[in-house]
Amino acid sequence: MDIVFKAINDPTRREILRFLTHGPQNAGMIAQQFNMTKPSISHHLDLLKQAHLVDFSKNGQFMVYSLNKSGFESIHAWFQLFTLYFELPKPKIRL
Amino acid sequence: MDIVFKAINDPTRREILRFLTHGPQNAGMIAQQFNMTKPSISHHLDLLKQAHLVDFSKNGQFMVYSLNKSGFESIHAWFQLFTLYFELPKPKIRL
DNA sequence: TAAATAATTAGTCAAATATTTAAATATAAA
DNA sequence: TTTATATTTAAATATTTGACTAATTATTTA
Repeated sequence: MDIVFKAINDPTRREILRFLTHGPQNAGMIAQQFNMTKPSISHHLDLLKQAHLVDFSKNGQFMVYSLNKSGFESIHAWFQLFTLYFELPKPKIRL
Repeated sequence: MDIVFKAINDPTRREILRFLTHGPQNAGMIAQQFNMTKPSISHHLDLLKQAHLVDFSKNGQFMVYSLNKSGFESIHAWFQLFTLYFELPKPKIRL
């Protein structure tokens, strides 16, 4: 669980996630979007993988990354508690 | 925006938020829930404040903390992008 | 007003994190 | 099979973070 929050804490990783909403991309294309070395991006992708926020498959020499629903579902599950809190009807005062 | 993700990255801060779903509490009561010094908790509360995840008001010598909807709304706004992505109908293959 | 209570601010330090360069691995193309 | 390309792993470094103790501020009570 902790790993998901850690993963989305970094602005570069959030940008990677946003970029992947345009569809699956290989590591090189992702790295190209950022002013950062490939090893750095590789490390960020690894963390996103650990958090199950991205998935990957190998296509020849290319690693293709895509969004993975399951990481997002764990964020949603956590968030639910607060959604309920704020949606809870406030106690009415009897006039 | 970054500050919200930073705030929810720490497990102690997430526990504080969860504790506050039981209703507003003063700083001492919050600190009491954790195996940690008051200054540490005070620091965590400060960060949650900055992220607009909690609100506070002074009641005599007590600081009363409560959940603040607006911080949660910014998380929700970010999350929305991915909700849309996963809900998007997948392109159908014509038979 | 003096002492006690509630909480924060300041300063310090160890642990965790993000980035870089260099080396290694795997696949593809010549 | 040699060379080039795509990507990851490893090692080193700088920065950020979280926790503590000590000192400070604000409020209440004796």
